[in-house]
Parts: sequence; C-alpha cells; structure tokens
Amino acid sequence: MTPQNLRQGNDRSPAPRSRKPTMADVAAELGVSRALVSLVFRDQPGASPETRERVFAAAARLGYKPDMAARLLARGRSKVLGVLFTARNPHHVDLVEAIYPTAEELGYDLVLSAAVPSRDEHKAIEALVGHRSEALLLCGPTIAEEDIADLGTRLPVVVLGRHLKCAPVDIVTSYDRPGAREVVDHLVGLGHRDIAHVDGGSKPGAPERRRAYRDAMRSHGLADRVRILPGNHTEEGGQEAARGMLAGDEGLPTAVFASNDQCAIGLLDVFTRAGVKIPEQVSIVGYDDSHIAGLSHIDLTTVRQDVPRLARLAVEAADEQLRGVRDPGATLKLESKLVVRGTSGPPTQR
Amino acid sequence: MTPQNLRQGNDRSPAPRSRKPTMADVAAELGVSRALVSLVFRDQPGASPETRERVFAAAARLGYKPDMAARLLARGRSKVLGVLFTARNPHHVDLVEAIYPTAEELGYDLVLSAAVPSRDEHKAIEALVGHRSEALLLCGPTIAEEDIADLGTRLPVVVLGRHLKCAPVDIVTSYDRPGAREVVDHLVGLGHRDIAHVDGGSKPGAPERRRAYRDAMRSHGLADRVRILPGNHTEEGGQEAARGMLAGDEGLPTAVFASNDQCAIGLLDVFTRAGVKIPEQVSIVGYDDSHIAGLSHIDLTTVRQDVPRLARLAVEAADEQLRGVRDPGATLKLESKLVVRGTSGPPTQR
DNA sequence: GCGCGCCACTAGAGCGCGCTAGTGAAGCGA
DNA sequence: TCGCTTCACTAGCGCGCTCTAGTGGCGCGC
Repeated sequence: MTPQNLRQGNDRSPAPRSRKPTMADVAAELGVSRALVSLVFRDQPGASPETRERVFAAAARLGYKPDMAARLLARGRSKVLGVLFTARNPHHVDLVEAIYPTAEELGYDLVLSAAVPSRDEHKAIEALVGHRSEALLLCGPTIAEEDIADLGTRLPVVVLGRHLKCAPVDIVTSYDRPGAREVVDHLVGLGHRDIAHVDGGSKPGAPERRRAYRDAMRSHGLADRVRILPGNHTEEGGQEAARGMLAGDEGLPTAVFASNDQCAIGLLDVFTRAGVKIPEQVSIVGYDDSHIAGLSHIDLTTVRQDVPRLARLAVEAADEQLRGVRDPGATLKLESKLVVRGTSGPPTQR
Repeated sequence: MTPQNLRQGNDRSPAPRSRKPTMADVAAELGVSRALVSLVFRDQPGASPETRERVFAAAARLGYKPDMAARLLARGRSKVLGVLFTARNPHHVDLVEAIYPTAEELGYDLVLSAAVPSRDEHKAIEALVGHRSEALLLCGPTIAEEDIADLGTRLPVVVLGRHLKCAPVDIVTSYDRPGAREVVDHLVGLGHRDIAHVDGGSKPGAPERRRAYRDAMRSHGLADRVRILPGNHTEEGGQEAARGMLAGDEGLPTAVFASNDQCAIGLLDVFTRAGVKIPEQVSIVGYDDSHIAGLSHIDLTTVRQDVPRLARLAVEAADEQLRGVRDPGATLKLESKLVVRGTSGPPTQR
C-alpha cells in the first residue's frame, strides 16, 4: 500500500492527442523566455526582427496558437464583445454579419450567443458574461427592462432595435416615425385609405411602430380608418392575423403594414393561398428589409433599416462605454427608408 | 521631455464600474476559503447545506458570476464546443439551433463563430480554437480538406454536411443518394423526363448530390436527359442558372432539381418573373428544407435532412472523441426524405 | 574612465479559478 | 485510552498568459 505511487488521477487530458503547445513550449524550443514570445505575439516593441521571425517559425512548427482564455484572464481588458441574437430572426442575423467588420476594426473579438427556443435569453446572456465579454450587444432583446437595467449596472450594454425608458444602457435603433410615415405616405399616394397595421405586440420596436402608424394615419386625415390587428414578429403571427382578416366581417383592408418582415411573410402566405392577389387586392408592407424580404421571390415592400450603420454605431457605443469616455444612456437613432418592391401597388377599384 | 512620466498606458480598467466580484470576494464576505465557494459553485460534495445557502446568498448579494475564462483555464477540460456556421445559410442556422439542446444535455457550453463575407472560415475557426473550444463542429465548411485534416490532428473535429476523403475527423451528414433518388422518383412519377440539375459546384455536399442525381436519372433510363447546370449554393447561383436556361437554346426542362434551397429560390425567382408558371411549366425541387423553404409563401418541394438528429449525432461524436472512447474518422449518415410542397407538380403537355 | 540612454531580453507576480492533499474536530468501537 | 473514519473545510499550486520592473551589454559624449 505504498501511497507514494498512486497514479495521480489525471484524466485531465481529454483527447488522445498530444497536449496543445503553449507559449512555454515555443520559448523552450528557442531557448528564450516566455515573455519574449509573448511580446512577439502581441506585436509589441522590444524584440529584434530576427527574433520575431524565429519565434513565428517555431510557433508554426509546433502548431502553437495563443490561448484566448488565458489571455483574457491575464489581460485586464478582454477585448471581447458578447452578442446576443435570435437565431430565427433574419434581421438579427444580418446585424451579426454587420457587427463583425467594425468589431475587428476596433480590435474586438466577438462571442455570439443565440437565443433559441430551448434556451432563453437569460441563459444566453449568462453565457456571454461568463465568457468574459467586456460589453454586451443585445439584438432586439425581449427580456424585461429591469433585467436589462440590472445588466447595465454590471457592464456596458448596447441594445439594438428596442426602446427603453430609463435603463443605464446605450440604445441604437432607427426612427420609427419617418419609416412608418413613409409607408403610409407611399400607400396613400397609391390611393389606399384602408390601411391596417398588424402589430408586434410588445416585441422590440413594435409599440413604437404601432404608434408611428397611428400618427401617420392621423396626419393623413385617416384617423377613423386606423385598424390595428394583434400579431407578433413571427410568420405565425402574420398568418393568424391574415386568417382573422379573411374571416372577419370588416372586410379586407386594401393595404396592410406589418410590424416586421416575418409577420408580413405570414400575411403574404395566407393571402396568396386564399386567392387574394398581392398587390392587386391587398398591398403588403413589412419592416426591417431582412435578407428574406429581398429574396426576389418574396419581393416585399418594406422599410430598410441601415444595418451596417446600426452595427457600426452599436460597436462604437460599446467601445466608448468601455473606454469610459462617456456614461451609458445614449440613444442613437438612424433614418430608415422605404424600399418599394412588388407587394405594394395601387388598389383596384371595387 | 522627461520620459519618466510618460503616462503609463494603462487603459486597463475598462469601465467606470466597480470591478467584477470574484470568488475571493464571496469568500471574504463570509469569512471562508475560496475553495469552499468553489466547491459550492461546482455542486461538489463537501459543504453543508447551510453553508451552500449562505454562499449562494452572498454571491447573489455581490452579483458574483463565475468567470468562464478562469474556469476554463484552471480546469483541464473546458467543456466548450466551438461551432462554425455561415450566417447567411439558413440551414446552418437551423443546425445551430438544434445543437444547443444536446450540448446542454451533455454538459457542454457553446461558442459560436460565424463565417461572414468579411471574415473567412479560417479566422472564424481560429477564434473558436482561441476561445478554448475542446472540439469543433463545422457546419458545411468550405475550406480545403487538408486544412480540416490539419485541424483534426490538433483537436476533435466533427464536420456536418460535407464528405471528406481521409481527414482524421468525424463526419455527420445525410445520405445523398436516397434523397436525390426520391426527388427523381417523385418527378418521374409526376411524368417528368427532362429533369435538370443545378449543381453547387464544389460546395459541401454538392458533388455527392450531383452524382446521386446522375445515378438516379440513369436508373430511370434517363441517362441521355441528364443535364447539369453550373451553380452554387446561393440565390444568385440559382438566378444565373435560371437566366441561362431561359436564354439558352436547349429549351426549358420540365423540372429542375437544385443543389440547395437557396439556389432553388433563385431559380424560382427568375422563372416567376419571366412569367414561367411554377410548377405548371417547370417544377422546382430544392435540398435542405431550411426554414426558408418552409415559409409557405415559398412552399418549396425539397429534401429534408433530419436536422435534430444530425445535430445530436454531431455533439455526441464530439463528446466521444473527447472522452477518447474511439478514434476520429467515423462517418455517420442519416436518411433524408422528400418533402413535397407546391413547387412540384405534373408537367403540362406541350 | 564614468555616466547615461537604449536596446533586447528576463524574472516573477498575478489574472480567477479548479483541484489535490491535507487539517482539525467529532464520532465511534474496542 | 487509542486508532480509525467521516465530515466540513483550507492551503496552495498551477492553468497559459500579460505586464511591470527589472538586467546586462553596448555605444556615445565628455
């Protein structure tokens, strides 16, 4: 029972593969210090050109890749931004795509976390924080405002596409009024008067769009034609709203302005199946101009948000908060503009 | 020019916010050791129920959240799986959604990295490795096989939806033959004989689907009708192929089998715009059954891959490699099946 | 010769955590 | 009383890296 040579319980190496090489391995290979290797990899002054070359060569030879986790831990700043998005939302996917370039430009690494049906936003956010995100970019978060506020007190947070009353976070979004206004102008200009709105319930952006629709209608003297149908930001929401319109006894409006593209596509679907001609009988307008709307087979008239700039502003806002150049709480709004495609046209006389 | 008091470039404290609490803070708050707090947070035996409660209470009070980077570093196993996907590919997004549940079940955390136009797969993969992913799940990677092989020698890799000759990685994908076979059977059953294929070039899965199409045609005695048009896995690819067909002097086939859904949607688009009736004049079939195909407005006949099982198998394969219960190199294939929707129908006599 | 600045490089202390090997107290049987 | 467990908890090393505060050598001016 010689307890000396108990096998040290090291089932630590997960794979049969050889251990990942570390900085120390590279240093040993060259007979220099780890610090030198570190310098070289961080592209800092203090190493001669020849040494740099030798270090890179040795690293390549050994297959050494810097370990982020250790780097993050050691460095005060992690330079990691956490991005929360909803996998199913094409507009979010567009945003994620657009966030990468600016993040890279400002020297940030991105960690993505998707909210999916089986994994709610709270969990997704926790994962981001756990992975040492310095700041969070939340694409259209649906969690309670106080939760976001709470998060904002812990670390810099930038919310995209949702209005908040008083959370200590930055907000980057589009003006809803001009967009909705343009939609209504466009439809009225085509001759529509019965313009309904399928709203997005309490989903990010929805209340504002609803309000903007109402205002726009009012300013066209169409206050009495305001017709708001409950919906949400999914295809199903649009489908249900369309079924409701078909079954209801108010008759079909000549145009429907949906709270987002997915909802609009749901409308489109049910209407076309029911033999309703788009846009002859009903014009449909969405919101977001997600890449799905652009699919020319769908060809949805919609409101384009300036995704690249939204993304850029969001990353810059996070960066500013991180650098402490200003306190959180800024609200940045961009113009959005109507993109006329095939689902809107003049109403036919009845 | 007193070089002494150069401001030491310490932009280390990123935010004006107070430092994130650590385990030591929690321990100090209670007057216990860090190890105890660690035990409690890892849900390990060795702490009394009352102590556990006190620890959690103190942690909540301070807003302590375990730091992944440190945890990863300290632990041999990081329990993180890196997932590479293409943001623009809806099928990939479906896969990512499906990967979460199994990963969680097996105790893995996920780090996502998107390949986007401005950021190629190499970079995306590097980020994953850097963030200490223990294993990689690559959704339809387009990088060179040798690069994947190289990666496979460094850490466990599971490739989804692409065939590889001899890389030391696991492969999880669908049988292409039965799927393509079903497509051709279906179309032939409807009365089609002129069935073209718009291929996906060298994109993951494309060569196999092309081959499977050819075989299926041959077995129906339609070898002489085999017509393969160059394309790729994007909408644009489909559009170009459709334009080619419209402009070419071979005439339109009565049915087109596209290498993936996006490509099929491109076809759909150009054809409908050109006034070609779908499916009366041309039937169109896609591949993947991504959620876009399911959008009932598109209503694409397509081949459904069993995404939930693909995802589950992929995570399990990664887990098995990590546990070292088998060497890499397994290939798992699942059945896929035809989903008949509205874009396929009997050809009209001409 | 000395002092000085500069350059290339190094020593070593942490970053926040996990984990092994303990420690001391209590309990228990003989 | 002693030996032996068990329980609740602690000390302290090490994960791979960054970063501050050096060290030694060399060239230069006086």
